[in-house]
Amino acid sequence: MKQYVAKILSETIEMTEEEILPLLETPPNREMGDVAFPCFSLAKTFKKAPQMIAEEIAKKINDSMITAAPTGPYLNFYFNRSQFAAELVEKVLSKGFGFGESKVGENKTVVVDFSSPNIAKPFSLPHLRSTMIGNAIVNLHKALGYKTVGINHLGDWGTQFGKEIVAYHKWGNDEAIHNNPIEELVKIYVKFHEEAEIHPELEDEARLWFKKLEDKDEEAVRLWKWFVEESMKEFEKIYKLLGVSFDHYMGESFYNDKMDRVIEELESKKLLVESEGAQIVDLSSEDMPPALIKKKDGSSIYATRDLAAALYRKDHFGFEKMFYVVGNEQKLHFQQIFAVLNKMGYTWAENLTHVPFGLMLFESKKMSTRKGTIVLLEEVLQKSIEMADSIIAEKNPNLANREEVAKAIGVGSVIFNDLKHHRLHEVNFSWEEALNFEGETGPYVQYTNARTQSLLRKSELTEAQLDQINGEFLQGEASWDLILLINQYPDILVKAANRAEPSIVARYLLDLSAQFNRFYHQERILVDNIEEKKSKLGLALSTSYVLQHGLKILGLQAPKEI
RNA sequence: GCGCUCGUAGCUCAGUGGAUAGAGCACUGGUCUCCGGAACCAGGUGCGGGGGUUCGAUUCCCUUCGGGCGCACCA
Repeated sequence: MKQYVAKILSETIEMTEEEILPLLETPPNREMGDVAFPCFSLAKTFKKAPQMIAEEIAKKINDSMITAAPTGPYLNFYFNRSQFAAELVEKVLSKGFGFGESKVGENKTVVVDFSSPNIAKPFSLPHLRSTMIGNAIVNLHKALGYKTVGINHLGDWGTQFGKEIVAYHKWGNDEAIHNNPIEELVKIYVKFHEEAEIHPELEDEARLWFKKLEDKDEEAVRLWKWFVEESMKEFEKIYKLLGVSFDHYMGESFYNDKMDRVIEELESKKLLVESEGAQIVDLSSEDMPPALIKKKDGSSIYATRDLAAALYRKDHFGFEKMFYVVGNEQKLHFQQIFAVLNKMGYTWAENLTHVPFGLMLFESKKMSTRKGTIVLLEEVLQKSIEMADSIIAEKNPNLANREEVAKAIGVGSVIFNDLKHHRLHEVNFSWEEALNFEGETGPYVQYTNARTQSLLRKSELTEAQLDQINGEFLQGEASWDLILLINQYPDILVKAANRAEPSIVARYLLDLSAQFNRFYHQERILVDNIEEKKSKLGLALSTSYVLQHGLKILGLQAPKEI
């Protein structure tokens, strides 16, 4: 719409389309038109009051699609609703699920590093954030034509395994661990931290065991493998439930044999210096604390692995951009990594983006594995699914594939509840909110979509029969607002991808659902007049395409009946 | 102490240079012979405080107060 106005304007005033486009706005309400051109900035160059300018331009415009009306300092444009509505609905129906997608990313690869849970730790609620934000970023880029590579950078290496091994030797019980791996491993891990407060020498013992692990000590490697195996079984269950998959599982241990190369390179580039017995890269020129590369006992640290990972991925995937979906508390760490790569001479370091997100709190408090104050994601999902099931039992007891739908709704509710928040904000998890399926929720969007599908079923018309859309029937305020929203969808996807911000899509879907429901209540859709019915149904189906596409981007399912 | 981040309605949050700042929850009332009530409609003294830039600031800059996070051998 703005593009159209910019084109018309460029023909009447001495500005190019490119200059006009960013100035155009959407008026605060419908009476003021569909697109507005503020004349303040022209006042200076023309040495005239903006009101005058608006009036003068208005007189010069003559177009069939739009009419221009000066309103004070603004020049407001009104579109021919009938024509615009019919064109849009026809376009959406012909493109189907392709509406909103584009090819701007063609032949470009984007790597997304996300989820990355820690082995031997529970898949807790906070991991949902990285997992679903990352998944959405992958989907957004796919929709824009990019080739995407999703990588799960598992936390399967590091001193924590030294701690786990020590804890296992001291308090581990094989049988208990086999029966309930994660829970037992966490239990002894927590105990380790309690004991270490009184006996700090335990920390040294843990570091020693990690060193042994890096040196391929048989016992250490055996235990580590076992921990990884048991953890992965648990994680897979969760990913299956969430419907999330990865192109690669390449955890930290994957880079064990790729770190020497990094260290050698740092040495040859004279970036590595010794400090307090450790090897570091000085970053004082960047106003940052130094990056620790090698600990004084010679074992590696995560910065080294992240450097090796970045180099490996650049070599193997030749990415255009890479996103790290990792909590905001690691911001400094990524700035350091990027700075080191930059010092190494890799100019592509500027294409690496840390996508930080806020903490997830439970009842306003931080969750901690060590303190045992975590909420398991699986528990939350199960409760939500049960809730969905009991609501279906009440409202639609004869639903055919009830179990499947309850899962789609229950899981969707939890995912949506997370993704609707701006990612940098802290999210305060509360049972009351998570188990509420009304208002600004995933189920509300899913319900709205099911409603559009229900209309289609009741109409006994097939999609192919929805031709000859007549815009005359789509001119009511509710219809027009709905059309304007649908029209925005392609821009929404671009904006969300550019900002790596899934909440933009989530918010949009809520707006779209609310607007559809207004339309649904204000106008009767399944009317006797066949032409009117087809036109309105076409609008409903267009809405449905966008809702389903958007939900899929966020990682939610869109059942046709719920 | 230094750095980053967040302060918007009772609560949870959108909006981020422009025309009267919006949703949801909760609360109250209403819609309901009609396409699914997980719905719709109606009800509001709110941009932490103070400066500045601008024709115009919730939005940008400075400062102050308050919450959160980070600041090398954890990830």
